Amino acid sequence: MSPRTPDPSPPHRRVLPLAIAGAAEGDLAAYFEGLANPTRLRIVQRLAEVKEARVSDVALLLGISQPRMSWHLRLLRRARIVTTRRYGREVLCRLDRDSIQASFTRFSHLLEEQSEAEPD
Amino acid sequence: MSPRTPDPSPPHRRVLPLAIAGAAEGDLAAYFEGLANPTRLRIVQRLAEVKEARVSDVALLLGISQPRMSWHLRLLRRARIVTTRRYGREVLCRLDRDSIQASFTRFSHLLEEQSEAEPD
DNA sequence: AAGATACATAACGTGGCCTTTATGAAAGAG
DNA sequence: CTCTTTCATAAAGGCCACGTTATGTATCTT
Repeated sequence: MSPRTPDPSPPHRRVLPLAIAGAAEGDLAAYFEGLANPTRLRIVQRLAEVKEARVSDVALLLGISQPRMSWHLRLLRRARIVTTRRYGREVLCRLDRDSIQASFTRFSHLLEEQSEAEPD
Repeated sequence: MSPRTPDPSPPHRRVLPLAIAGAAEGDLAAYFEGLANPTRLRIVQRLAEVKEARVSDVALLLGISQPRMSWHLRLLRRARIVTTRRYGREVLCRLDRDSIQASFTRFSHLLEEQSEAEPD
């Protein structure tokens, strides 16, 4: 399936309005929370090496228990860093590279925003 | 003072060995932890707007208490996202854009690493 | 030196992350 | 239908992040 994300980067030449920028903070915080853990970074690293991997395989390779793997996988899904799909009784997971790229782009825009006029 | 950090990026053409990559995970986790909080992201956003800002100014603008600001500032320094310097009895803080860029580059390399030979 | 200003730190409580052990749900095998 | 496999979820404990209030430290002013 994968209904191809609608608009990765809408064409805007100026900065985002503050309301949208504020909403982006929450999304970005959730995204960074997904990466703010060594175990999850190792999962991400493994999923970067192999295109797609079974949950138990990653857990076995990294030496972590199965519930722990499932826990971190849930956070990674919440952060839109990893997507999963069922294949029979297995669950295959892979990096959501588009979403990762989108989050980085949003963060990059946040870093580039400049106060056009700061009266105070 | 500021004894200028010795070597920001040693010249390497291939991917990092696994041992170093493992060490980089801890660094990256600390870096992402610095960004994994809406309050700190707001601080970062503010410091992106103004080149340099006084601690109390940012705290007042964002409506957070002074110890809370100091707390987050410590985490941001630990993550090498923000640097601070004294100016009289004030403390001015600014983004460490070089370090931020370096961390992103390291994460980008982590995403691009491919298992050269996977006999599985 | 005494007071005011700007930050940092200590102490404390709350909440959530992280982990393990135990249990439940879904899909295939026999 | 029963059993096994694969993964998710619940419950419980440990630990740390996060927040406020109070106090300490450094710098400037008078």
